[in-house]
This record gives sequence, structure tokens and C-alpha cells, in this order.
Amino acid sequence: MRIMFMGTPDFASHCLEKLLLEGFEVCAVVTRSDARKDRGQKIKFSPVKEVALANDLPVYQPVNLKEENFREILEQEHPDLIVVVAYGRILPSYVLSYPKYGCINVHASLLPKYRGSAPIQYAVAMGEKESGVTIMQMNEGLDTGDMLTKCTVSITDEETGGSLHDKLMVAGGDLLVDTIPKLDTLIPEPQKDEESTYAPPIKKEETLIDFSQDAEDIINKIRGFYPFPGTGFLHNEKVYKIHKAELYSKEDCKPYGSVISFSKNQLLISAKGGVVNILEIQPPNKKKMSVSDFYNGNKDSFLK
RNA sequence: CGCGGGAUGGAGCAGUUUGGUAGCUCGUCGGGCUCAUAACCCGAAGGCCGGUGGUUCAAAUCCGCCUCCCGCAA
Repeated sequence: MRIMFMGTPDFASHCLEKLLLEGFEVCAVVTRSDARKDRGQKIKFSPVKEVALANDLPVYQPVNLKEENFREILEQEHPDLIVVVAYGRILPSYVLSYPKYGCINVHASLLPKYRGSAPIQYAVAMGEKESGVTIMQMNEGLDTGDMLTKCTVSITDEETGGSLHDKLMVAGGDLLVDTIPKLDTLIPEPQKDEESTYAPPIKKEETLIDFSQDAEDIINKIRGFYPFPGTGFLHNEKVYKIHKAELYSKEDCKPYGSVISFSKNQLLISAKGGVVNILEIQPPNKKKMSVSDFYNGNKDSFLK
């Protein structure tokens, strides 16, 4: 079976590696166009492209799938199945219907929960106790296709978006190589739209902590958004990033957002229904550090 | 050449504008106090101030180049 793989970030590159490792016939790889990123505007290949190049696979980076030029690529590679993992674009219907087995997608949530582009972060941020991976038969909607297989992983109290990402990446790769051989016999299960939730792309404003919100929700958001896109708070007109925090107490101290205590062991900030203790912080232009390190060199300037 | 910030004993910072004995808060080691301690008191070790070239009687500090790190924007 000729498989075309479409994807972009780490999560996808792991799935691609898994397919290759298990001996599936990957005939071509499609990934997003190279972008100038970071300081110095260096051109960076996507993780998926790196894996494809390392395995001498043909790589396609169409700018727009809606343009019919992608059909030529399909006809040239004539895949029997397209596997899509975090590719980042909606596929037009002519692509969806081209392969014999259609297009299947590996999605990092238990659908129909957390459809959309940030399912991992939101699952943790919403305080879920479990999440998982769902593989679906794609249709033209956003993560609305009929479900084929899924697997569940638990979310611990210490879970972060990053740690859950790693768990789901492994689970997703395993589930994928397990699912493909069964495509002929699996019975697609429609999603119940009324139970669906949406995990949209995270906006910049959402990463700034609003201490007038519920303290437990704040802790969950800090966990869920770590390490990407991260969270922070505004102090003296500067953004301090928060890497790790815990719920210190459930006292409701007003005004919300005020620094209750700053010592070599803790940085307490009041929020609605509780006090947040920041454990790891990153001052502007500095590296991430523990609150005790931060206290040693910044206690005067921070509180002035 | 996208914009900006930074590199100082093990950690986090000050000192750089106005060149001239390297300082703070911790940590570490030794000693003391204490039922005890992450607490307190006394003492000690540990830095060619990112690298390199230059200016100067003299450079952490001024000038050139390099390396690495961080944030923003994408």
C-alpha cells in the first residue's frame, strides 16, 4: 500500500518515523513550506522534512492545496492512503477522495472533545484527568471525521502540555501502525457533534495570566501551556514568564494579582479563590530560573 | 544582514555613563549556638570579569571583530 504522509511538527515526524520503522511503504511526504524563523531569520526545515530527507523520500511543499497543481502530484505518486498528522491545513475534497482508502488523521485528543489545533494544551488547561489519541477518517470539516480507533492516556496532577505531548506522540505512533493494517475491517464511528468541544489556536493575549480568574484554573493553564506557548504575567510593565506554579492555599485575598510574599522560597500572588505560588520564573531577557535564584539577585528591583 | 537584551567566583545579580584595590544575596567548606533546624553567629576557600585584537602609564569599564545565550516579531 502506497502511503503519502502529510505533517509538519515533532508530533508528526515521530509518526512518520514509526511508519518507516515498521516497514510501511511511504511513497511521498508533504509538509509546510520552509519558513524563516527565530533570530537572524534562519530558514528552518520542519521536523517532518528532516525525517523525509534523512530517508530519501520525495518531499512536496505546496503553498496552496486548493490549486490544482497538487492533483498532478497525487497522480504522480498515486497513494492508496494519505496519513495526515498535524499538517496544519484543511484538505480540499479532491484530495480527500483521491486515495483508495481516503485520508486518515491522527488527532491528539479523545474526539469529539478538543477538535482543533491545540488539543493537548487545552486538555491539561481544562483540568482533564485523561486524554488520548483518535484516528479518524477525514472529511471536509475540522476534525469531524468518523472515528476509527482511539487510545486513552491518563493526565497526572503534574502533567504539562509538554509531557502530555510526549506521551500522546508515542501513543499516536503506536496507534497509527496498529490501525493501518485494519482499515479494511474497521467500522467508522460517527462523532457526536453535540458532545464536541473546540481547542482553537492559542492567542497571544491568552498567555498572559489574569489573576482575577480562578486560582485552580490559572494553575491548570500554566501547566497546559508549558512549555509552548508558555504563560506569563505583567509586572512593572514587563512580562515575566511562568514555567511552574502550584496552588499555595485557597484563601481569597484581594486585590487579585498583588504580590503577597516574595522570599527565597516562594513568590505568592493572590488570585480569585486561592493563592498562586510561582516556583519557576523567567524575567525579561533572562533564562528560566527557580524562584530562589530569582530572589537572590532581584528581590530589591522586583518589589520596588 | 528582521528588532532589541545579555555573558562578572557553583547560582542569581550590582559595578561599565564619569577607566585606577572585584561587591551584594545565596550556595559550598570549617567552627559555634541549639533538643533540633531549611534558623542564627563567627571564619575560610573559590573570579586571568565569554573569546580575541586595539587605545592607555593603567581596561570588567573605551573602540573593532568573533562565539554563545535570551526575548520579540514571524
